[in-house]
Amino acid sequence: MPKAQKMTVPSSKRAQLLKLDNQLCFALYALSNRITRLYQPLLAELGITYPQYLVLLVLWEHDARSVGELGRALDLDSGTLTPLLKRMESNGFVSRLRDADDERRVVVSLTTAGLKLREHALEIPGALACQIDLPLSELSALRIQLQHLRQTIE
Amino acid sequence: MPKAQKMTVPSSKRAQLLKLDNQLCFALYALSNRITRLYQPLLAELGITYPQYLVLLVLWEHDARSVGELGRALDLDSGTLTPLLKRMESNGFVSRLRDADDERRVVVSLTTAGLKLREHALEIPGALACQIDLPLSELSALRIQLQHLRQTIE
DNA sequence: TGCAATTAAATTGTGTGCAATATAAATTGC
DNA sequence: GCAATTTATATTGCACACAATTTAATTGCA
Repeated sequence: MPKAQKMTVPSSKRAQLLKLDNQLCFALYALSNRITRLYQPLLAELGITYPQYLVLLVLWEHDARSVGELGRALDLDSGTLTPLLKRMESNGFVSRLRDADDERRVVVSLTTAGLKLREHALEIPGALACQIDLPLSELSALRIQLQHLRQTIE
Repeated sequence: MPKAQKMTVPSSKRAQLLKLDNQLCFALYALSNRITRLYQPLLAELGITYPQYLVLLVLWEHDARSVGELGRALDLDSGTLTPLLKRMESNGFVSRLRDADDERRVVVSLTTAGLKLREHALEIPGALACQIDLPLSELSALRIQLQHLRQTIE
């Protein structure tokens, strides 16, 4: 046995790790982009984008959330959310109001139109599932793995 | 047995499917964003962004690729790649030259500086792995599942 | 009470993503 | 051979993402 050395990965191994096909990050990035593109035509019918759809998913579960609460739910910052929410407001799907109890906060609420969108949106998960040829049980297992991995990174 | 009806998912079930926590797409989106943020400080030291890093991964494996070949490798279109490659060119990491055999094509090649970056980049996969507290075997299995799912969507 | 530290959003600036369109070179059909 | 089609890249316009900074409101605590 050779004497113990500093723990390093040999450079041949490190070179393997730089290959695109070995990158978990790229597998995530490419699949995420692709799935967003799958949603796009369905969401365009509703007049919303994919990140806007995510905001609606949160609000349909709990209406009247602050920008910060939305940001924590979606892991997005105010630099992304503020202009996005302003677009949703000007399109008539949400209202943005200062919280009277804490004037720093802006509370985002569904309008009637925003609530109404939910009925049409109920068709979306099914329409998406049709385009993904994998058993639902596998998709669910994959989702849980991804959620778990994200938690370990926090 | 009730008479066969049109195959539809009951609306209570559809409502479940609209919850954020049940969305595979969001699990992908949020994890992909988060991992990109993990890379950002490491890549900033090299003077590149995450998508630029992906371009370099391709070129380090096969130098001198056309814009179209890069786009197929990374699943990105010319609207994304053209300005990104121009930034990489002006930062001195790649050259962009019309292919003499086919004047429609633009061949992207590594400069000396672009090739040199690879040495520093060899440290990156290891640095990332340290921030993700999961066995490499699991990460590898996850990557393969994601690659497979992307193929089924093509 | 008073004011420094913290918190919540907004703003600024840069860099993606992508649909739609434009431009130009190569290929195909006749 | 050459017009019509196809292919490769670029451009335009819009909507994210996010780091860094700014502004304003609240909290903590001496």
